Amino acid sequence: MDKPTALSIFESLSSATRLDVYRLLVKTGPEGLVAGEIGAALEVPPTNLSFHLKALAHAGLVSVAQEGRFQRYRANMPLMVDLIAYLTAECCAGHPEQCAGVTEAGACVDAACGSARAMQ
Amino acid sequence: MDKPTALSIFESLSSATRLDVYRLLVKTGPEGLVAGEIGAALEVPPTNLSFHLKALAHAGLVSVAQEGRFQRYRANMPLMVDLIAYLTAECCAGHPEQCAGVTEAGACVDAACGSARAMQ
DNA sequence: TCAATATTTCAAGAATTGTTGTATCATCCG
DNA sequence: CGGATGATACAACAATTCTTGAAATATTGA
Repeated sequence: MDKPTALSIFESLSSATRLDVYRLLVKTGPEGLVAGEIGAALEVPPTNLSFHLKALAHAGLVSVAQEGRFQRYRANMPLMVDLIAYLTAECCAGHPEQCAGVTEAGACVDAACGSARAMQ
Repeated sequence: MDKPTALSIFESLSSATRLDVYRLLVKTGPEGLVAGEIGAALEVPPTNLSFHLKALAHAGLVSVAQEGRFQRYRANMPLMVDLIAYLTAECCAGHPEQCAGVTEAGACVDAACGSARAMQ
């Protein structure tokens, strides 16, 4: 993860429409949704949805797979994981002695990933 | 964490300047930095920096403490942790059986929080 | 008190991003 | 083949955000 990548992820999710799309795809899981289903669920016009899906795909937050004349989109969860690693890595790595006040970050282990880990 | 809060976090970090500021503060740790130090480190003019710091503070990503005529800023790490929990919670919580393809998310445990947890 | 310093507020213009309609491309099905 | 459908590309306009300079506020130290 480098800075431009992190920036493009944040830019992608800084729009209400795109955040809705991403969350819908996260919620849907590995089966994903085709563009039309997303548009119907969120009531976004096709042209506009295509614009936002393109941005999400370009940032790598979603993947696209063609199915006949449909385009199926899926959330790319590992990228979000990488993003967090990128943001938190410098803190404790460089100056561990300064991190006393931010150790609550350990909570992410269970809050964010607990259920996923339990399945492995 | 609700949607408007998540959105405001992403909006805050979708600017290169603000991402730089936030990362600098994360790196600096609990002691934080006063506005002038941030501006000097990143070469951002005071007026512009103030604009971006206000946005970060409004989103809750940084806290401010007045010290005489200085304003000391610190990164709010726990909020980032909450954000991840918000984004990943729906996936595995609602339909655990669909999460087979995204279990790599468990990696965040060690990648992002390993060093912080080791200190507790 | 007075000048200097640290930071913020405000207003204006510049730059970027979001939205919409029309046109286009590719695929499916009769 | 040819019409219908799903989705995207392009262009124009609207809306938002960013940047900058001048002015204001508050604090410090001589």
